[in-house]
Amino acid sequence: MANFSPPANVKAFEERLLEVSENLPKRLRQCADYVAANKDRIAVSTVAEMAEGAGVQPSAFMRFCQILGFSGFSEMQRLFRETYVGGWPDYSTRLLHLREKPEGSPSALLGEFVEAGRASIESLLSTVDPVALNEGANLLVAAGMIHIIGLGRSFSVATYVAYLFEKMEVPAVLHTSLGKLDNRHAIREGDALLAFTFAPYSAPTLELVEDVAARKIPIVAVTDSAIGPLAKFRPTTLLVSEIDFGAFRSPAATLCLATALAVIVGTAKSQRA
Amino acid sequence: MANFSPPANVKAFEERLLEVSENLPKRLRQCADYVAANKDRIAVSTVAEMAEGAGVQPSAFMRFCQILGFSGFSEMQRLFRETYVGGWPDYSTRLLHLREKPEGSPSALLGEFVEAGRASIESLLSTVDPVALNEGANLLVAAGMIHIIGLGRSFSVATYVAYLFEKMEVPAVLHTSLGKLDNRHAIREGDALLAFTFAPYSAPTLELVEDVAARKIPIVAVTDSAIGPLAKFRPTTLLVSEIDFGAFRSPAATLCLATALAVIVGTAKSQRA
DNA sequence: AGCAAAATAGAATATATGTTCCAAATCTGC
DNA sequence: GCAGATTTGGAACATATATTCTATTTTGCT
Repeated sequence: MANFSPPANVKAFEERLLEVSENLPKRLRQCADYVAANKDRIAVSTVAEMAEGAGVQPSAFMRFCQILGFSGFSEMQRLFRETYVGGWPDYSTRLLHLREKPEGSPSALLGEFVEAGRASIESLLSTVDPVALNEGANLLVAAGMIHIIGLGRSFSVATYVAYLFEKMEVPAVLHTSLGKLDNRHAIREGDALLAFTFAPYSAPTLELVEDVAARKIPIVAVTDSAIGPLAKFRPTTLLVSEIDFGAFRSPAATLCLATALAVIVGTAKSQRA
Repeated sequence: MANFSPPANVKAFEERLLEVSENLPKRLRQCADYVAANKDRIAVSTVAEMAEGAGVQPSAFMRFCQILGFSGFSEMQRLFRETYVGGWPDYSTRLLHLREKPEGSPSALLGEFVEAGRASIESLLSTVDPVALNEGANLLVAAGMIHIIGLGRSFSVATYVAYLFEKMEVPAVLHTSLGKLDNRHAIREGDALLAFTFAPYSAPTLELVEDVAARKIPIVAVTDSAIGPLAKFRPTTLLVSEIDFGAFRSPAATLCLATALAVIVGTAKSQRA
């Protein structure tokens, strides 16, 4: 009856839909029309809802799915749910895969990190709120001096941002707690703080943020959770979710975001001058 | 126990999440964290999937929904299903979209960096020689102490590798030339040097490599050219080509490679012990 | 118009999924 | 270190949802 291989992606799905919809009986054509106009609903609706939308019985919609090559509605829905959540479909299973054979060849391991990095970076586009990015950039552009903090895992990102600002001649200092000195009094009115912190959030960073927040100095936070310990200070928040690989994650996405932010600020500053 | 009016929109949901997440027991906090980082999944996942993602039992996730003010998961899911119909994070089209937007808008710029980062990372698989990766890893595993150097643009990567080695309890030191001190005599027989350097190659790094090479200490180099200034010392070379965007590049790919290398070495060392 | 084939509606059934409950484990204040 | 309160895991239960089946209607053909 139906073609036996179900479409593997949305593109194939659309082709099949087009190909099939030429000569279809009345009710099934209604299904095709409704689906074509409401592809985005497939992921979040039940058969009953789709059928009602198309003005047919659930059973008719069912047959429609089968004609498209799926075993049923569930299989069709799975396709859309997976593409909806984007680049990282069941990453946890792959992770398990590695745990089972920790002696994977080095290049296989590299491959895993490549995959994790790629997915993390792509997810930036959905986790970073464009409005917040804009706002954060403006705060930093307006600042007399940008103070950068990031310790532990975030230290490398902080150093890179400091490097970029220096190259672009943007006044910025990197706060390290080298020698347990925190130069919190170097942060003055008119400055801004750019903080990087991820779980487990390092205490000195949190303390500095708290201190600075109390003085009403603007804070831009790059972090991994909207409800993390920074949240109560209501900073401008840029969210990153790094995909971990085993216990490890490379801060590739964070770095990517940080670079973009630095360049945005740098070019804006130079245009103001 | 729970607030009785369920959040009516995503904004209210986020506020409630924040408000509630202050003092939450362990499992419920896991739920909060996972939800905060994966709001988009709520619409298309089952409780079981969400619970697994958060690393808790379905029943725990259930209670979490109720604490948020919903009658259960279904009611919470309904909120997201209704609001997310239409929005579709199809990354490739979204990227195109960003490109079309007026140039220089912050999120367009982020889009560019995302694209550059993704491409750089993917290219790793072809630029990094698996044999060299293996060899490099072996050299570092065999070393008594790993000395890490990377200055300027490479400093952030060097710090991250140092961080990872420390976490994995692998003996390693980061050479910073802080205060113009180069601790070259700390590098002794049986040790190895891991050097990161990219054009323009910083002088102190080259000097250190030269000194170390003369003493026949093994060197693993992560760099951008097989014929760069390091080539004459015949180190084990791992090649990275970062795609630049304008005058800027994020070292996302280098970081990815460095992380993979560190993890390979770390796991191999722990298995030997 | 009359017959065979295809299509459909609706009920019946199977399955997946959400939800609740309670005993066991853990935490907290004394 | 104990008693009470809180939190948790897992199984039992309820419900929603997908899927199939069959009698009935519609369609297409001669």
